[in-house]
Amino acid sequence: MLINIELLSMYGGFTETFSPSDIIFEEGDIPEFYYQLITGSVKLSHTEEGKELIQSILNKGQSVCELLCMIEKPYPVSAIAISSGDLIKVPKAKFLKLLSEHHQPAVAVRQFAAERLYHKFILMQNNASKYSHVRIEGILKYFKSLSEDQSPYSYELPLTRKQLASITGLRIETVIRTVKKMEAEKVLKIKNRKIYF
DNA sequence: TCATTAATTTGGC
DNA sequence: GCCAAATTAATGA
Repeated sequence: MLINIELLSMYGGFTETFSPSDIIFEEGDIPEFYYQLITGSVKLSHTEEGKELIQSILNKGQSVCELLCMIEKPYPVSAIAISSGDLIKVPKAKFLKLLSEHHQPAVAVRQFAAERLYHKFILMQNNASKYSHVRIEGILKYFKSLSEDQSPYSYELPLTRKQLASITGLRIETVIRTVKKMEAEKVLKIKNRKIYF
């Protein structure tokens, strides 16, 4: 847990449950709450002309767009549940008060944000590569960095090939063919269509 | 459960 | 790399 649940409750936090494809917030909404996942996972995505661009996936214990609580800007992405689970919501003002009154959570939030930003930089560099396998491996590393288990082949990529294609800017067919090559090179494994890295 | 839709995969150009 | 067609999986009534 990024921040202790009891502490969040003391600052007006309350829990809500969600089911797959439930919308937590939508692109353009004004942030009013700090969200922290208790269980389940959520994707942050932007949709343009029917094409989905997934920016990030958040798992249990992590916060969702916490930085947007600190500036006056609408959400640049939507948050949509990809599993069932529950989360805790804290009104924005109370959340900021919590951070100013408690040192440890403030540090944790900063570290979490820094970590995410770091991986985002690397992701963008890989994605600029002209080699399809570099782009795909970059995504794999990025998504795996968002999860807990870091041992090889243990991470099941929660993306369809179509989503992988839209994130990397590659064609679906290219993704399929490149992923197969990468399997032959033992970079990843495929078990009934799922990618393990 | 069945019907419909979406995703995946292959092959031709 | 692009497009079309066949196969398979996911979704919802």
